[in-house]
Amino acid sequence: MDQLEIFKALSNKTRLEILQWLKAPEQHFEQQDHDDFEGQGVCVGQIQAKAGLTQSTVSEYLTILQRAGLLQQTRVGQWTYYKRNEEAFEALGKLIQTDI
Amino acid sequence: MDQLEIFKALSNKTRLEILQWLKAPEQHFEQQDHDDFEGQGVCVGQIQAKAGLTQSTVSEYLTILQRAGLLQQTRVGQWTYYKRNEEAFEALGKLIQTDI
DNA sequence: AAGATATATCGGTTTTTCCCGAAATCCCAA
DNA sequence: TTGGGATTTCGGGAAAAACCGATATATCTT
Repeated sequence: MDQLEIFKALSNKTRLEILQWLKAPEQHFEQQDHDDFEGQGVCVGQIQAKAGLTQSTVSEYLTILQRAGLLQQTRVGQWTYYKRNEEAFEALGKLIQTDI
Repeated sequence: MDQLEIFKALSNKTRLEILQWLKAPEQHFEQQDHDDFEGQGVCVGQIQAKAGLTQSTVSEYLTILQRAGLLQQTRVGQWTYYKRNEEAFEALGKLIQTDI
């Protein structure tokens, strides 16, 4: 758990918004045929459309959040799904109240 | 409580170290005549010496941490003392486990 | 095998952050 | 009231982050 990497990942407005959206995908995204919000999460394209940035930028942001351990990635066919890693947020909350 | 501002303040190695040092000033700094670690905290000069960066840089970093609400500032004579605002860390920990 | 769709990666430009030295401010003591 | 010590503020160069468009890769369909 690299604190600095985590805080850097959280130091961006769009990335914070993405984390918010992924807290309740059914409220923020339209479910499509291939989607399974609960099981897999949301695919890059849907997040990109909502973020209003280019595909390459959003893809990069999701990688940053994933490398920090805050998101989990699943590849299914041509889609890559991302969902929150709730354990990481739990751990981070505790870390702040004890270690930092 | 501006989340983004807080995370930006935490996105720097030296600033994270400063927060660590201020958790236990008596372990990290030498108490001097004018010092009152418990009451007021540690003055800029001592933090600067330990950080190994220039005075102006450290002063700026302390301001960033203070504006984010993570440090409290007290001016006494010619010295400015900084200490942690523990309530802010409590609140941030909770925020991460609920809001983010 | 070829085209379409979804995503990742690669260069590059703009903006922000890092960090410095110099100058300004603020306070104390002689 | 002048000088010295502590700190802040200011201007700027170097490094990192924010984006972008173009290209590459991977998968599905036909």
